[in-house]
Amino acid sequence: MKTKQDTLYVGSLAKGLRLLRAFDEGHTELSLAELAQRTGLDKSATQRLANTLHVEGMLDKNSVTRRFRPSHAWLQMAYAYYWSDPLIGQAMPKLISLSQDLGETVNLAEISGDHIIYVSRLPCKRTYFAATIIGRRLPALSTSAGRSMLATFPEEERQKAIETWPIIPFTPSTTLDRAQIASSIKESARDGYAISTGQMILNEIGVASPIIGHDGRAFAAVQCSVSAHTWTRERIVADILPKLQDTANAISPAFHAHHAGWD
Amino acid sequence: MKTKQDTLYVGSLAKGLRLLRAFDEGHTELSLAELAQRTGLDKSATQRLANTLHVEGMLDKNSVTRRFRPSHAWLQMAYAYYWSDPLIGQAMPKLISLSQDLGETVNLAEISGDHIIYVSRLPCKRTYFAATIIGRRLPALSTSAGRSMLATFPEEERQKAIETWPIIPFTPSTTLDRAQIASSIKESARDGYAISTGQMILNEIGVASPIIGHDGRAFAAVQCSVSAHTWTRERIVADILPKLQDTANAISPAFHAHHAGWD
DNA sequence: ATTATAAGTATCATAATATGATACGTCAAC
DNA sequence: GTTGACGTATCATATTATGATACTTATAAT
Repeated sequence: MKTKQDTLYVGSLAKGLRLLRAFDEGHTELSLAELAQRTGLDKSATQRLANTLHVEGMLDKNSVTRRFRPSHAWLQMAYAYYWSDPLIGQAMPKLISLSQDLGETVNLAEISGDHIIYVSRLPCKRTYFAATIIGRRLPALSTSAGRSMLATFPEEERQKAIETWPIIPFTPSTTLDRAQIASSIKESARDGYAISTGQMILNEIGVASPIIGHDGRAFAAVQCSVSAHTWTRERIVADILPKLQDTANAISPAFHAHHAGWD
Repeated sequence: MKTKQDTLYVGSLAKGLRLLRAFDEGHTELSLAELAQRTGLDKSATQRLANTLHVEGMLDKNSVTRRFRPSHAWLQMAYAYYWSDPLIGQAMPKLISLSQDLGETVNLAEISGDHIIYVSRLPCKRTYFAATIIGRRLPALSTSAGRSMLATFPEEERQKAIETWPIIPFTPSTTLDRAQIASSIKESARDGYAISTGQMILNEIGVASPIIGHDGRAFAAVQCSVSAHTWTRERIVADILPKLQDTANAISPAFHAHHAGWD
């Protein structure tokens, strides 16, 4: 087995991380054999690595079924993340106010490669489970948050993203036509916000307003998800959007100092 | 250097995890040197491990300051955790209803060794930052959630916990006297809920109602934090507690099937 | 009941891989 | 201009991870 860049790359650590990544929404509890299969590591390696992760408190082990599960340590990592991300501390109180004010679900999303990731979620209504938990990554092109951010990027970069970033048909109404997405983003660049309908789940409307960094590029967005059964595009623009934008604009200025050089 | 249990323990992986754990609320961004210092690993090892974590996307690196930060992957781990914990899916919609109903901050806490950990938080009011984010661990004896859970434990075990579990004076009014805590827990065992005041932060009152597992032991609690400026103990018991208990009781039954053998 | 299959656990000789000492480059402070 | 602190790169050595093998349980099939 060849190493990636030899001497300053520790293979065993990387393999251990493979085990951690084997757990996701479809794989919540894994046996040793499943773990081996999913990681492509052999039985012995899996055994040792899983045991190490267990001993170190990263994996819980059911003593009767012998299966592994993410431990509470996985939540502590989110805790550490929150402190390390300067945006969160700035945004949180404002997001709380906003969600109370609107009475609708408010999210904070950041750009993460060609995806967006929800870093904070304040659910106000019953929704599907995945919409209530943080850390969810979605293709940027299919989300209002992603489009609102992309709209602030330099023309060339934006073009490239629209052409190459991934799109996954989550619902029958997910927009697969990139030209259509391009025009949606163009609108967003003009208006300063983005609205999307039924991209991730049917009858869901998302509105997003970008949070702009020191260089004029958005790196995050405040987003609001509402039901198409109770809201129309017009009422969203009239009732939700102004407050949403106020919030996003109130967060942005704090970052003309911060931020620089993070990849 | 001796190994912990030799052949099924991978030292390099454990060391890598040490690096991850070096990040916390007081250490949000670490240089190579700081990382080495905090982990006790030498310069070379730190270099290699940090580089591996960077390459594998677990650490972001600021190309100008050369410092490391937790990456978005840390949030994805929370995402995976949420799916794997069967409690969350059951509890989330009920917690949302409760927080909307009460208009006050609602938390879901689980027992984690001698601490409690907040696994879900629905902030409704502005509070201090740490109270808004998940993954926070607090000494069980000093929290309403911890006490309400402990109250459901068998006498002997409860006794032992009260004598040995850690207490940290977070505020001047944190109860340090274990006898006092014992009587608080005794009350809780009688009443089925726990109230604490000013344990973690001044002028904060916490109420908690336990979520009981198949064996009669609580493993989680629904908790509500309110300000002592606007609430009295009496009004909490009258207005908040009933709904809190309803919620906790509605969640419990779902677990008389689940759960068994997890350490 | 008996056998077969699969999964978890434990051991061990081998060599591959992590180790940390060393040296070089860069930047800031003095 | 010198010093020191820090990040980076290289390399010979042996420590440490490897994976084949065998043992032990559990579950399913005959």
